[in-house]
Parts: sequence; structure tokens; C-alpha cells
Amino acid sequence: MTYDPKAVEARWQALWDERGTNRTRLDGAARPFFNLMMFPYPSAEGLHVGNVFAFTGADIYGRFRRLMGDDVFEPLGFDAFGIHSENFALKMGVHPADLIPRNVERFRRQLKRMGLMVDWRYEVNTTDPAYYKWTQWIFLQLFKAGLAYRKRAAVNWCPACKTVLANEQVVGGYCERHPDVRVEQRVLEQWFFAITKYAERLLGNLEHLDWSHSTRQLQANWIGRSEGAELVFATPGGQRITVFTTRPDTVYGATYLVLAPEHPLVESLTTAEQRAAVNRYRREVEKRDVVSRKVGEKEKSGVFTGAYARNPATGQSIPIWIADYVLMEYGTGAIMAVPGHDQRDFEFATRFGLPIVRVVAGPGQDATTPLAAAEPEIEGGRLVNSGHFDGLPPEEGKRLIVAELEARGLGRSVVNYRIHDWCVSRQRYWGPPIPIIHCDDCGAQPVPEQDLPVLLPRVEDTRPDDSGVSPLARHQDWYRVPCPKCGKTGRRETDVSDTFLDSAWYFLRYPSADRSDVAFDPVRTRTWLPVKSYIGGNEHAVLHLLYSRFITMALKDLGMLDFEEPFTKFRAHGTIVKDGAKMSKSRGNVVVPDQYVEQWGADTFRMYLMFLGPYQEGGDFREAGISGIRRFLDKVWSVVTEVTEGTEGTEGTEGKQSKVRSAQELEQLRHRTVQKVTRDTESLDYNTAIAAMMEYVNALREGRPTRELVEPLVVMLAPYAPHFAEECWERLGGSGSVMDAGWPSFDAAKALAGTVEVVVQVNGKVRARLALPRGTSEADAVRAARAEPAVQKFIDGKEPRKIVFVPDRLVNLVV
RNA sequence: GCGAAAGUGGCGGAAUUGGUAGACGCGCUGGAUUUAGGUUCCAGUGGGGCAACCCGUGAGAGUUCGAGUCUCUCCUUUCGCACCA
Repeated sequence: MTYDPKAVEARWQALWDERGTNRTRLDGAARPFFNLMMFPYPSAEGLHVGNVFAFTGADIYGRFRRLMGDDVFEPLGFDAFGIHSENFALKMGVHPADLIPRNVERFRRQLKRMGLMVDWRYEVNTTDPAYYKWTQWIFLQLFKAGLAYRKRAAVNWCPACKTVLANEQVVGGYCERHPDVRVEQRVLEQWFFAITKYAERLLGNLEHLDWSHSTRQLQANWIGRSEGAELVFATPGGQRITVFTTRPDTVYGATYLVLAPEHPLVESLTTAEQRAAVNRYRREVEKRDVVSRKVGEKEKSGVFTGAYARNPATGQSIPIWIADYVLMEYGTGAIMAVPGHDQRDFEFATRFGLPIVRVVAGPGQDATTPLAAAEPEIEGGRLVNSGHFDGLPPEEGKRLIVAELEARGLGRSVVNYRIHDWCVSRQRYWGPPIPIIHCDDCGAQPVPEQDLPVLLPRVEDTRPDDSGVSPLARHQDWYRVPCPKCGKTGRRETDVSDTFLDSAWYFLRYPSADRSDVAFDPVRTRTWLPVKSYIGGNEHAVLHLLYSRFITMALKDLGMLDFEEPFTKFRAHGTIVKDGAKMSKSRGNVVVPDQYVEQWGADTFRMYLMFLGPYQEGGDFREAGISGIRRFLDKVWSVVTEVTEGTEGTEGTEGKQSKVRSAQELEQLRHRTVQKVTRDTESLDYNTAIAAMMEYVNALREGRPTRELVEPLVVMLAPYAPHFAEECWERLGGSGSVMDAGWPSFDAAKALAGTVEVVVQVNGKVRARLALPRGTSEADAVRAARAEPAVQKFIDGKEPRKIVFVPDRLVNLVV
């Protein structure tokens, strides 16, 4: 007895459409539950097995919530702007505006075949002007709030592509597509969002979020809070150089200063004799691309400016150098170098012959113990060579030294963050134009909201030229527009915004996707947000999730939202790998789901992926195990048939002669199975929930399956194998969709068996197993245990020194 | 280098959180049905031993009546960050 997935799945997908089974009532829902999954980038290769894995897991959870009585909203859309599409289109000689709709259509078709409970009426597409109109609107809100600003920043420039590259496209300093062309650094005016203003909140809120531990960890690392101090080193000429340090306790060991080559004070500090050398060095650094500048473990380089500054602690005059190991973006762009206790400073000092002083001594060391290498962390160390701070533990020294310098106006405690402001400019074509008009008189002016969207014009040649200006600038009728403030001819901003801005607010759009007059309707937003459950890949743990949180906070501060965290609960799913390696086109190990869905059906494939391993860890895809799931579904089918045909074993399953499971036993198992599947589905432990259902159906086949026993199984199966469950439900005579049947209940007391197996140990080793009634007393259990021959043999006539009794579990006799 | 997670049969993985290690599935072995292959069904399947038993969760120590689970040291793998002062 078997079933035909192809026919069943096609039939139910049509019925769902016809009956509106997957439609959510957005207005007036009693128990709104926003079940979100990360929307896909619609690549030309089509749906990936990783996508299916991600969406299936989220869909199971959404269906589970619905069966539990929630009004579940499960939308999906497409994140279709970005450099990825643009590069692919360039390579294929297709226009992205033609390519993307084709990809989207294919994706949608593939997704529908997977049987997701998606309400497609609320699909969003980031490349749709009806969507990016509001992306631009959000940019303007941030601009008006002073959170979007322009500054000069370095970008990667490929002289062969004649375009800006993302950091991922730079491989070891060379262009990904031109392996013999060195990437250069260019400094351009770019747009930034002031996310650093939110660093403290973004970090602090993490504690209270119901998110995967690993995700919170990654965000915290990315934000990178470090406590330290800013100290001032003054020059004889009266200039004040502020440095950031986390080790103010080592200031007595600061024997020189290092500034980033692009530090603004370098110009005025440099002496006439050193000017040529300094300029040469700065040009050299500039030529390097942004990525390789930051890659460590190479020989330190730098040059002396000729200038000196006064160490505020020692009063000594110390030389000022510039070096590219100091980054302008972090701290103050200047450091005090303590070669005795910092690895990098030690390397630099050794290379250039600068003095190295010990200021912390550990046990057995003193002020004169030589330093063969930097000693950053010294257990039980004390300050030495540090004036009247000698003898203090470093932690205390930190506080006191900063306090003293602060009193002299030369220092203060500060907190620094690793996170930088978000550069949202892309010197590219395929994205939403940034809605700004530049005017010679009025400066950067926002496009009036009623003029949105600023449509991305169709440009046939999207390839940039040598100018470094976007191809959009070549379209005069688009580029030249009147200034919204003074009316004089101005120029449109030709940068488009980062794809991450598109995806930083899409969840706000879904419930209002049918509205053209607002970005997000206030009532719908209050009803459905924040998102109750968000499931997605950890590759977006940092950027996407952080940016979404930032945008939400900013909109809240602008009074447009009444919550500041968009995702109440987030779980990262695992990764599906193939033969132990990440799937990638270059490895040629990408698994395309289509053939499996074709051969086995969506239900079997969905369940197979969920059974592969723990959902939050992923697993290795090998098709060997898929038949096990199919066998399981066939078994369910056969017990359903037994119920509908009213008799057991009618269709020649003569192997099934032994009815060894009593009705009472099966009843108990039913409660236990419902309990386990409920708990495991709630916690996304899908693999063990499936195992429990397998165990249950195996047991049913060893006894007499009744309607009361089989119906709950069919309902619990609905999130996992929705088409199959519908078909079974219908055959059992259920009315409507199984999705409206309600999740089965269980009685925890009935889940407990009447007799339990109690293990008997002697000295901690298992010697016997007893079948005892649940709740047997210690005295009875011990008596029964001691009666066992195997136990007597090991007790050897001795009286136990100690007896450990765990009710319904074990007896341990210690002799 | 720093941070995080994880090491369990031939394989994917379970283990109520300190209490029967190996659930469930794949694979494999034997048998039944079948003209055959496939399917299905029955029995078995961590290693050693005829057996009683012994050994067994990366390695080593420790705590405990009892450790896959807790502590320490080390090894390995994966992921993230990385000249961040």
C-alpha cells in the first residue's frame, strides 16, 4: 500500500489556492503571530537546497503555531538588488532588469512546489519601485534626523573593471576577476549612517533578546566595546595629540607615538627634513588597497615625522612616528606605543631601534628584568618604573593614573567601539538611487517626499568608465534636475544605496505590502510587529540583523514605531554541506532540490532535510537516507488505511501476525509521543520529533491502530509533510484543512507507563534490571534488587555500606 | 593571536541535563515472499569472548555511590573576528 506524492501534492496545492487556506486575515486577527524567514536573493541558478532547508524549518514552525491556535502570517519576498545580480548580468550580457523578473518567477514556482504556508498576496520585491520608494523614504527620514551624512572614505578601485569593488571581491590585494591587476585605494565622498551612535543600545539590548547564543556573541564581537582612556601628549609647539589606549596603566612605558598616515596632524607636525620621507610613505600607503592594508602579520613599516611630544606621565620627550598599522578609523587614529607590553609596538620598536621599557613585573621579575618579547598580560603583575605608582596591580594603576591625568586635563576614561558607521553608498547601477540632489548653492538637498520614488532609469550600458562616476551621470536628462530648494540646476546623487538597506526594513513592509500610501501602516504594524519568530542563516548574524535593529531603533526614535527591537526571537538554522564541504559552484557540489522533489515529492524531501541532523546545526547532504522517510510515510499511509477500512491486516500483510502491543500500551505511547513532538517542534528539534513519530507508527503497526490513535499523528505530521497530512486527514473523513484541526493535546500523567524498568547497580555497575510498578518504594525496590541472583553474586554476602535510590530509575548498592 | 561551538557504532545522529550509552534512520547480515531484480515482511547488528563476563562516548587526570554529561590539562575539527591599540 502506497501513495502517489505527485498527484497528492499537485491536488492540495491547487486546493489551497482555491480555498485560500494559506491566507492570513491581517485585520482583526485575534492571536497574530508573525513568522518570518529570511527572504532569498533570487539567483540565476534557482532555488538551492540550503534555501529549502531554511524555509522548511521556518514553515514547520509557522504551521505548528497555527495548529496551536495562532493567526500565523508567513510572508515571503525577494531581495533582488545588489552587486551579485549586477555582475552576473554583466557577465551574461543581460540587463538586470530583464534577468531578475525571470529569476524571481522561477524561484516563486520552485517555492510553491515546496508547499510553504506562504500568503503570496503580501510578496515583496526590493527592486519594485513600489518597494524602493519606501527604502528611499527611510533614507530621507534618517537624513533629516541627522543620522545620514557624507564624508570622504577609501574604497577599493579596480583599474581594469573601472569600478568600485566590495571587500569580498578583493583577493589578496588583487581583483577577483582580474587576478593580475592590483586593486587601488580611492578616496570618494560617500554616504554613511551613524550606527555608532547606537552602539551602546545595540550591545545592551542583546542581553534581553531571545536569540541564538552564537548570534548574540557574533554581534557583540562586531560591536567590539572596549574600555580605556584617551590621553593627551602635547608637543613643544602646543599641539595636543590624543591617543586611545586600553592600557593607561602602562603609560610610563610609552616610548614613542604612532599616528595613522592620514591623521590630520601629520601635515603640521612633520619637520622640513622629514617631509620628503613622510610624503613618500603616505603615497605608498595610499596606493595599497583597503583590504591588504588591514591584513596583519607582515613586517611593520613606518617613518619618523621629526617631531616630539611630551609623555604626560614621565614628562619625557618621545618621538612621533607614522605607520600603517595604526588605523584612522579606530580610536583617535593615534596610539601611544608601549613596546614592552604590546606585541605590535614591540615589533615596530625592534625594527626601528626605539627604546623598550618594562613597566609591569610579574612574580620573580623586577624593574630590570629584560624583555625578550612583549609581555602583554602578566599574571599577578605589579607596576614598575612608574614613578609613585610603582607596586600597584595594573587594574588599580589604570584607575589612579587616569584620575591623576584627568585632574591635569590630560586624560579621561572613554569607551571605544570597533563598529564603524555604516557606509551605504555604492558606486553601482543596480540599486535604489539615493534620493539626494546636489546644488552648488544649497549643498545636498533631499528629494521632496512627494517626488519619490527616484526611479532607477533603464541604462543599457551599466559599465562604469574611468571617471569613477556612476554610469547614471551620463544620462543628462536624469542627472540634471532643479534644486528642490532654490530651483537652480542641480545634480542628482548617482550612488545607489547598499542592498543591506533594502533588507533592513522588509519585515516592516510585509503586513502593509498592499498599501501604496505608506511604508508601513500604523495599525497593521502595531498588530503584527515586532516579529514573533525569525529564522535565518548565521551568515547574516552580523550585518543584516544589526542593520535591521539599527533602522528599527532609529525609526522608533523618530516616533514612527513603538518598539525598538524588531525580532523578539531569532534562531539561526545550520548549514547543509555536501561531503563535508560548503556547497559552492566552484567546488561543483551544489545540490539542486528539483530532481529530488521530482522523484520523491516535496513532503518526503522536506522531512528528509529535517531528519538529517539538528536543525540549528545543519548536516551533510547525502541522498542515501531519503528512502527511510518515504518508508515512514508509507507506513503512516497503511495505518490510515487500516482505520478507514475498519479492519486490520486486510490487504495481505501476512508478515504482521504478532499483535504484541496492547491498546493500553498504545494509548500511553500516544500521550508520550504527543508530548515529545510538541516539545521538540516548539524547540526546533525537528529530527527528534520525527524520530518520535517513527517510533509511534512502528508501535501502531504492532498493535491495533484506531482512529483515536492515528488522527493525532496525522495532525502532528501536518507541519512536516503538509500535502500528505491533508490527504490522510481527508481520507479519515476530516472536514476542511488539517491545518485547522488543532494540535492534539496530551495528558502528562497518562504518558507515564504503569511499570518502569529500574536498574540495579552494585558499586555503580549495572547488574540487573527490574520491572517494577511506577512509584515503588525504596524498601520494596531494594528488596527486589537483593533478590536478584546476579546482584547477590556481586554483593557476595556482604552488607551494603550505602544504598542509593532514585525513584523509578535505579538502585545502587555500594559494598 | 582572540572569541565561540563541537568531538559518541560502518554512517547521520539520540540520551528526560549527574542515573539503563547508542533512540530513530541509513547501511550491513541471515531468513520469508517473488521466475528474477526491486518492493514488502521477520530476526539480528558497538568491540572482544563458546560462556559467565570484560571493554567502550578524542587523550589524560580529578570530583562522585555513579560521568557522554561537572572541573582541570592537552589534542583535533568547524565557524567568526583579526595590526581594533
